[in-house]
Amino acid sequence: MVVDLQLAPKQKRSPGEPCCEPVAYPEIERSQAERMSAVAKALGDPIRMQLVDVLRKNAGRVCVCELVPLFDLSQPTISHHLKVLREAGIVGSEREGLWAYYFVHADSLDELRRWLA
Amino acid sequence: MVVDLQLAPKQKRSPGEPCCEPVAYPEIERSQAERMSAVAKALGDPIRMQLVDVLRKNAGRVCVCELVPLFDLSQPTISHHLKVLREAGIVGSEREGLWAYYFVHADSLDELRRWLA
DNA sequence: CTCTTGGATCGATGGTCGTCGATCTACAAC
DNA sequence: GTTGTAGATCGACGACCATCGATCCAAGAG
Repeated sequence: MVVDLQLAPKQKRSPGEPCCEPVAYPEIERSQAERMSAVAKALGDPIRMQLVDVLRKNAGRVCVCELVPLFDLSQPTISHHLKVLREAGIVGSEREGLWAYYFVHADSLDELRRWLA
Repeated sequence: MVVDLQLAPKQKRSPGEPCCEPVAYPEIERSQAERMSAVAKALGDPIRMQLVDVLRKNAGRVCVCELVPLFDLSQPTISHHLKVLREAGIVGSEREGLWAYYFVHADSLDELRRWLA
């Protein structure tokens, strides 16, 4: 992912014939694409998708100890997926004694939602 | 991704104290999570995000020869990204003589959009 | 026919990802 | 103190991914 994402058209039509109408893009902002694709990437795993769904359906926060047994995966793996979601800004966590609780950051999905609408 | 995605809770609370209210999930359908995460995964790359955005903003179809010069990437790489989008069902393509045109499959994003809403 | 051009495909390469067992860190109970 | 437990982190392994140059395949043009 070390690519220079310049979006300016680089060359006009080749010598050939008109393949297309003189379509009129430049388009989306590159930084917006990067933010939204980062969120989409975090959601791009079925386990993480289900984790977010559980957290969303349980409006409050949910204890990790309730999350782990929902899947046929080891505890470190679930912890890893939660970390990915946390680093994407989709969820947040708070510790409380022995337990850790996760919750969805409500606004984290807004930009993607708007783009999809 | 060779994981058994059973969502039935596997064990009840451990001997300890109540960490959480007796929360009430099972949740989302596993097959739905797999479909939606597949779409999200395809969108989880900034190049593909921008490709879809261009195609969406240009309601009709767009020639590949217009797509390639928008990015600082080789033609095979763009072709690869378009293939990923095609296999995710997000875009379709039609050849016409020398040129190939891509367009967004309108309904492909519906399920994800609804889940996000 | 040959030449050229738009795109797809192939093969290789370096990087990233999902998974696990083992370990570590807090904290709570005894 | 010691023991037990919830969760995060580490290290390793195999699988997958983004990228490129080279090649291949059609289809027009001459």
